[in-house]
Amino acid sequence: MKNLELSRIFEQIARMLKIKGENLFKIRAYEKVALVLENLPIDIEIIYQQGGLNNIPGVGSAIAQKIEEFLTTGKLEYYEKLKETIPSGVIELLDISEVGPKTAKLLYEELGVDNMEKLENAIRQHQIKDLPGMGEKSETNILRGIELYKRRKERVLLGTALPLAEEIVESLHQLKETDKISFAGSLRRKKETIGDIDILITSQKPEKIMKTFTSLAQVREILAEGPTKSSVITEDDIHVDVRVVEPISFGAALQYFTGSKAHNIKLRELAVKRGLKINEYGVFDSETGQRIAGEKEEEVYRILDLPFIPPELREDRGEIEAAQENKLPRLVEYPQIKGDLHLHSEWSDGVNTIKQMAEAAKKRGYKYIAITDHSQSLKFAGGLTEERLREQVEEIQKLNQDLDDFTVLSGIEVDIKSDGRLDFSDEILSKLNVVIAAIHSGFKQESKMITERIIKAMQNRFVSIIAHPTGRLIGYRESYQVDINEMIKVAAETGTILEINAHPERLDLNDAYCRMAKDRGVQLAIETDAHSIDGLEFMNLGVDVARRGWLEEKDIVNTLPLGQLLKRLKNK
DNA sequence: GCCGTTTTCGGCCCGACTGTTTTCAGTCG
Repeated sequence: MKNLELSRIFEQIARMLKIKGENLFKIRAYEKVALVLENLPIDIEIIYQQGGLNNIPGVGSAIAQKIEEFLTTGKLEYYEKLKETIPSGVIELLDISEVGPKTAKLLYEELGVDNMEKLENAIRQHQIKDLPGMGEKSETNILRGIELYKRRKERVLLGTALPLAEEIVESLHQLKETDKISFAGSLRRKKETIGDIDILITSQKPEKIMKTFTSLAQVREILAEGPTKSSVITEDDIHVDVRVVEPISFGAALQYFTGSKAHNIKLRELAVKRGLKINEYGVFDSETGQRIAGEKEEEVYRILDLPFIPPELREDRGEIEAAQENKLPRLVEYPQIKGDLHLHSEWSDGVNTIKQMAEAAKKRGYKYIAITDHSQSLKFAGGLTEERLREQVEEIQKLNQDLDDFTVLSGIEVDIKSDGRLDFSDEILSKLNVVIAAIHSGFKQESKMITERIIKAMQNRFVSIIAHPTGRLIGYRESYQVDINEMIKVAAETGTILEINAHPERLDLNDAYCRMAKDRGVQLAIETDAHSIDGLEFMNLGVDVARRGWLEEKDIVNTLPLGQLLKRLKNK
């Protein structure tokens, strides 16, 4: 799938055009198409083959031609030419806060600065302050920007940021000076990785709020502290902003700071057509300037005749159009989850007993779990032999007799070996309630081979679920080269369920692929792959991914009551 | 470069802050 690759190229083109001082709207056109492609739930090559490039919003004749050129030749002449005129180091300068396109251009043309190191040297030698429009302050600010850039880690995992944000919100919520409080931004949209944490508050005494915030135990460094906005860096290098807003503007501010940018732009375009103006303070009549809404977030949408759009959908992936037609999905919710179907125990590489896992799951309100330990080939993970697996099935049967209103299902996470064979015979697989197949080796195989392995597994009538279907580890390991379109197609044909692995580093399938799967009638299972009772708690992250993927209760098999679930697993 | 129940040409989302300026350009979210 070339969607992301093309998105990056158009993003780079936009950045280069900025430095060249090109027409701002032309730049915006490239930025927009980069965003659209990043979020496109369909393979661009398929759209191209069907002649539908021009139906993609933001794609006109010029960009359609460029997409075609790239897809057919693997190259884009326009992009290559641009790269010759601007060194890549100059483009990277834009990643420094305080340095925008104008400054980057100035630095490059006047001082020959074409990378971060040269910029640092130029500042140390005080060459910057004499440039037009620059001064002493500019030097210290850019230097600080460079330091922040160096320290800035990759984006933070949702699973890391979410608990931290909840802690901070809880601490501030306890103050009697706090009225309303909520986090916003990509965290509220539950993106799989987060840039920084944004928190919004209403209060009569902002000073007290800010004082408490900047003195929290988690804070390592204060970047700014004012009455309406404070910024800190936490001990684990996460950037947190707190803003205090007027109660009358809280809803508008929440809407505004939750984004995404693309969603907000589209919303404001709608507003303009109705003679309205939306900003972070409220919704106003463009003519009279009169305030029409802003206290509640729902109002902002209602004014535009839209139902409330859940934050997880606000990516301009068609949610506004769906809202206009009253066709928003009823997103799956955590309480609808009735069990976890991918769990490990001490029988393989888990740390808890089956009984402990069952009790912890019951406490969470589940009705069932499946124990799916590793199979024999995975020696390093204590994979079960056929004999051990039979013993485990017996133990689970006994355990079930002692459990009240709760059922443990027997299962296996059977390894798909490098040659595509499964690690157990059909004979033993047929004895289990839940067979999950997964790849744990041969990650680097070429696309055709690894895709065929997975397809072969899906064609086995005893395999119900494919675990972590793309194998990626966010920030550590790319997906294996599986042909996602082919995988989803065969999943639909064979009735195989695809997993949303809820582990914070996996979140696999991701949101976009979930939606592709749903659109082609494939069902999913949200599973934690927990190796201990603590691991069960990641279920909510999996639900977040499902929601971002537009999934509803009916799309998720582990929302089914036990009887129906067992039927579904058998009916392949 | 895209787009159209005001338009195939002339628009294109909004506001705050900062630092360098004598009225505003650049950057950011």
